[in-house]
Amino acid sequence: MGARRSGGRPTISDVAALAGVSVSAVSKVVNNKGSIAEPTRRRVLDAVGELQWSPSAAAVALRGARTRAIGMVSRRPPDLLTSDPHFTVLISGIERELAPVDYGLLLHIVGEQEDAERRAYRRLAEERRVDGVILTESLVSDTRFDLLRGLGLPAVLIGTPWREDPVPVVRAPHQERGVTEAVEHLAALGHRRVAYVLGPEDRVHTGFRRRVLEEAALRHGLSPVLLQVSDFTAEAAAVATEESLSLAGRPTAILYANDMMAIAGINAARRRGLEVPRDLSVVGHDDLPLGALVQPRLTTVGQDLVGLGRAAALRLVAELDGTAAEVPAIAPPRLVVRESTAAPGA
Amino acid sequence: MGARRSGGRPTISDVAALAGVSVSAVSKVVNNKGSIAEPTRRRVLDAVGELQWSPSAAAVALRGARTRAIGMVSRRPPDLLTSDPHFTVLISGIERELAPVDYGLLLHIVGEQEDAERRAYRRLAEERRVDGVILTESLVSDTRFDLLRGLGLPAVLIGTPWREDPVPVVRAPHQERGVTEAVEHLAALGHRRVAYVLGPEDRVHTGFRRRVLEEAALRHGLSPVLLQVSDFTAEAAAVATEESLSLAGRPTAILYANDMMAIAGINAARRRGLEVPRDLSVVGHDDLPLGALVQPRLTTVGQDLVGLGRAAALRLVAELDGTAAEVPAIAPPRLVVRESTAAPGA
DNA sequence: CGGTGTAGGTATATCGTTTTCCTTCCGGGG
DNA sequence: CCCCGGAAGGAAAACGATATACCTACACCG
Repeated sequence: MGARRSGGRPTISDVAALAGVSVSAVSKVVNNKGSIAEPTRRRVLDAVGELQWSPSAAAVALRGARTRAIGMVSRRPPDLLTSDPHFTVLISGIERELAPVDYGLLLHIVGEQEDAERRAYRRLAEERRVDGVILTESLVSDTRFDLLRGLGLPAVLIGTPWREDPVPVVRAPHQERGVTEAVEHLAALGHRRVAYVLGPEDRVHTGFRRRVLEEAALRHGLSPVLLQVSDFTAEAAAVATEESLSLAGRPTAILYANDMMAIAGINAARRRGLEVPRDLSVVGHDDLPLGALVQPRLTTVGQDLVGLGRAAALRLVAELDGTAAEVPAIAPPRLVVRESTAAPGA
Repeated sequence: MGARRSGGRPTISDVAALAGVSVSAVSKVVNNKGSIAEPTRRRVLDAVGELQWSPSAAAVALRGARTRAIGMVSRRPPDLLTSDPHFTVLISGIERELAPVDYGLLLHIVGEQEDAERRAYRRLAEERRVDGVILTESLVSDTRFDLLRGLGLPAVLIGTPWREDPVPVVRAPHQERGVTEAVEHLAALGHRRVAYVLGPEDRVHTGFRRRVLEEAALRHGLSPVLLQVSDFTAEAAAVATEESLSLAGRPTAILYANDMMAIAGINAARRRGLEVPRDLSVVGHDDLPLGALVQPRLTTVGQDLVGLGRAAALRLVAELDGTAAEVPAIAPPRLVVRESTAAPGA
């Protein structure tokens, strides 16, 4: 008691005064550096407890040490965030690991212009707001890796990079398995003409899935796969569906790049008088909780998004703290069969 | 050129040196304080541009000034985040306003224990990580207001506070309109027994909606409303639905506290062999994009979540920057009639 | 017995800004 | 001619924590 200024929060000097030692002693105790005798240590720790002191993030950051925050910059238009929960699920996984180790997550949603994104990263780095970033939505010819290297900002990518791993990457094992299983499933049901509504072409995973799909289709003797490219919106998915269905020799099954698109597709089919799965089989992607609730319950390629988020967070924190990462296993993508697929013309 | 240390990012002294003035002059120029002659001002600004200098967030924060970040703490279990997009939509609205004024959003998702939440707010404030916070999920006997006042952390609440406005509040005008319209709609269709699957009782809005609902029911001569209380999960909604439907004199319509619950309810009804809307009318709440995609398309009480998020962000930023807030109008809740409601026994 | 560790601390420079005085300089009123 | 006041800008003290350099005992060793 005593010397402490009444006003704001306690500082390290208040702690030192209360414990009857110097501020350096306090610093050493709380950071486990130098050597401090046990009784002194105790007194300091008691004082810390009594004053409820915690170091000022600003001061620590200024001193050049860690900020204990990691950043994420998203370039989607804000309203797309709301319709595709993919991103949210990822964040949920990330937070699950960040919270216990007292890291914060600083979110920046910028418009679609690339330079806004670059500015965001630059500020994050230069103003030392975060210690590192997590990257998602890997793009073909993604320029973020170079930018971040230039800024000296550690990063982890969730997904597949467009070229040799420029930063640590977390991704599920057996990437191809989910889509492959979906094709097998459809082939086994007796489908021959299958369409795929892909996401935007600049996504690395779009190309990846296309290849996997083509190979699997070939292997199972499916007739040439129809490909439609669109953005991630429900509207685009509906349009692509309409187009597929009005083709001569229309497909009896369609795979979609995510669950929301699949649901939009089911609706589009319905508007044309087609019943799912009777007249058309539909397969989604991601296995969001939602898929189990709609009618018909959605057959979909499950992805361990939470696991990916967790792994990315752990990986990054380990790198920042210089500890070894023990990353939990990420489940490989698997087909979840529900009710939106059936034998054609059944 | 010249005096600048080659290493890291430029500091204010580098700028000063380049412009041939003192650091204080630079500070004054960039913050529009003191008085600096026009030619000097120019030189400084040029130097800033040339060096691409921006002030270190850490140093500014340490100095006691702003951090240019606002915080949000959510106490939901991380996986609930993923199933109910409500929160995400709000965030999207918030970011829409934050991004243009270069504020960041620091997210903390803590477990369900109350003390974890308190710790999170405390750290946010004491470590000066954020300048203010946005509160959602207003609870009965919410202790956060006192906590935040104690911490001196500015806050804005989205929703209705449990007692006299303790902090600035943003909420939609004509709060009661949506639910009232829903009841009117059902009454007009000829429904007499209507159930409501409420959210948790500790939510302020649960009580509010209950009152509005009872009044409206009374006004339209509906028979006593059946109330079921549950948490926000799809499972809980399914269970509540089952219970309602197995009552003697089962309801012909059910209102739900949110869209995901409504969809789960539709499914539960279906499992009992009831068709929506033929055998049961269902009304959701929030009008998430999803509702327009499911089958049957969901009749729901629309809420301007994005508007609420935007308004909250603007309000808080205005308060922090000491400027006047020109908050855009928030749309009142309105009933959106789609296909999940119909006359009973039709 | 002098030298040399070493445990246990303390004093202090430093990080990059902002802000509060100061110091000049210059014009004008008395 | 003297003094006053405002404009323009500089010097230096914070802000809070950390790391380094630096003391002081005391023990141990040859």
